[in-house]
Amino acid sequence: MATVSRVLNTPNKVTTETRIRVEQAITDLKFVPSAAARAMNRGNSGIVAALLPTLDNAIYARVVRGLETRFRSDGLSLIVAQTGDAPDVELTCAKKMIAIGAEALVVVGVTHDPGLYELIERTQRPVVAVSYYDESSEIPTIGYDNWKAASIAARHFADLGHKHVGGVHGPAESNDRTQHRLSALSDQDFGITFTFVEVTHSMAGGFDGIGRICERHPEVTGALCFSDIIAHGALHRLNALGIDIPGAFSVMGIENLPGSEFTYPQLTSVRLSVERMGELSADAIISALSTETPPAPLSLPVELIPRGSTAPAPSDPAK
Amino acid sequence: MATVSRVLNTPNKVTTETRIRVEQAITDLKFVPSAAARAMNRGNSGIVAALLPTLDNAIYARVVRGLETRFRSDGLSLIVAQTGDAPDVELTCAKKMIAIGAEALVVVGVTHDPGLYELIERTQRPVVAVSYYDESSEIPTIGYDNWKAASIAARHFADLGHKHVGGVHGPAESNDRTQHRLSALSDQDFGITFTFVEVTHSMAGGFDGIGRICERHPEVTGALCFSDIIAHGALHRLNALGIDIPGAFSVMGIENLPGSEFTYPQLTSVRLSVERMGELSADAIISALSTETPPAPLSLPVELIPRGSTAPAPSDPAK
DNA sequence: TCCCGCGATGTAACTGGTTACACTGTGCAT
DNA sequence: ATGCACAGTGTAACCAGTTACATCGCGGGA
Repeated sequence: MATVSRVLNTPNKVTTETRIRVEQAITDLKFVPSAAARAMNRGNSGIVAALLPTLDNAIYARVVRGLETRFRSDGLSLIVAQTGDAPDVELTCAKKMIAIGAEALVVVGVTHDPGLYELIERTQRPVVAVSYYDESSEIPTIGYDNWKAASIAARHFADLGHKHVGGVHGPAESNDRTQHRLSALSDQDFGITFTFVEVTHSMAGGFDGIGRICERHPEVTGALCFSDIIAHGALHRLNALGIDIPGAFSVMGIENLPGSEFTYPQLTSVRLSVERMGELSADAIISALSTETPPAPLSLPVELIPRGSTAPAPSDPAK
Repeated sequence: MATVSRVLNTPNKVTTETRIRVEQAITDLKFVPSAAARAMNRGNSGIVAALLPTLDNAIYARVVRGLETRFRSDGLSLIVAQTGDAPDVELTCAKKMIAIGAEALVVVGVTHDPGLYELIERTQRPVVAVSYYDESSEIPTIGYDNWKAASIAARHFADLGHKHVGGVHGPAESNDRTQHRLSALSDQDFGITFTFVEVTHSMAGGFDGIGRICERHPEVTGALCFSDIIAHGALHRLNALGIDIPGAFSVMGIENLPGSEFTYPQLTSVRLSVERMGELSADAIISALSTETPPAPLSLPVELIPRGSTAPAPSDPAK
């Protein structure tokens, strides 16, 4: 038994002959070591959990990609759960993840069930909140400043002389990222009148939202879509309506999806280094697990990526 | 100790008074039960692993969505790993997943390292291969018939009178799904001359691929994109080039992404029910785990979804 | 009043690896 | 030739729960 363990873990401490004998026995008996037993005396499971609203949204798929890549190279594995942006579901998932042996947690944003904060406090697991940056938050955040991202986008429209802009955003309830972006637009004076519509976070949402805006608000000369995928839907709809982008109507997104460079016209967006966020979060958790100190908050840059879908507001608002 | 265990697992076997006392102690001492110890005598970890080429690709993100949703409602958790379509990486990941305690595996396609087949045989874990259907495969497949999907798409072009069609596909190496689709087009006679270009699986790929085809093969009147995201890129490029879709050029995809209903023009595609595939795979694994019998192969329907991006070939091939 | 039965709780064996420790045997130095 | 160090292997304790079994105390029936 001890020798078997040695063969599997420290093969150089065993004679070649006995090692071969043991390996033969292992294959003959189809011996599969119990992960639970190993985890038990090692004291660590090597599992980290990510609690995400959904995987439908490319942004979270990209985060997972970044997380998993980094964790894998460090020998950790990633468990994913979808919470649907529902704090109670998230709490339930978090409890299960910890019951399963998750050593650390990745959550999205800082709006959570109070029970989640208690759970984190009680179990003393390192936690990182992504997609949000607030250095004063109770749990360390590694993300971009949503307020700033929205501000940059609004400033871009203002600089181009737009006075009436549509804001097409995803569900705001229980979503502090969206709320933060919304407040950036209402709290500041950009010299722009915003018309907001809430849609599903999808191309369908953008398609639908832009349609509603164009129909009811002919004075609007541009659409600030809170995410690129919504902007993609908007672009398609406007193309279908035969509206000249950016001549007659400007569109921009926030996120800068890799595909946004290949739309027609190419989409102006605000870059949110999402994969990098995933990687940095993974790094932060890895170091938190080894040093036993909580991760440090980290702010990622947000940057305007001007492309062909935005232009100065048409001088004559004759639609 | 035993009483603590009872409080946590069978609270009704304990007096209310002692239960409250124990619960108080648990919170006071910040007691967190060891997942490993529990897993050890329970004998099961409640973890299933999914080995996917990447999460960048919406199709796998959708599969994960389907899997996770179903597993969660059954108390199982999903570990994900990205293999980059590299069989050796996949094998390494699979070993680690099993070492971590994965009770079952979900893989993509049937082209794997021989070592993976050995591992599966040796460890006797239920396995399902998705995105592929071949009832004679060594491991049970739950997926769509890629050959048929490509054939339906080609038949659609043939029915519309196209004689020269571009085939824009993702990487074919180590990707039996792409290979299967390619062979469907070369093995049968649709009365169509295909011009294939291999691109990255992305909007950029479609954008680039369609550009190369239009430049070098002016006789081509349509593009069969092997996945919708590639088709989206192609649509944008053709819109940018001012080419009339579907009047002068037809485009279709395979997958039928939710967003494909909202492109301009709306994308003709072949529906592959990907979420359903994820759910059914999860169901199959759940039942395999409880009945101890290997999952049964399952073929999912593929169906032409004709929309606005395809039309009869222009009578005069004057580009 | 005594005994039986039952529910609540404590005890200890068990899960399956890991590893400290004990033990055996070989090779080298004295 | 004897002693010692050291490499290789076996033994047993240990990780932290679960659960079968033993024990205890109480209430009801004879």
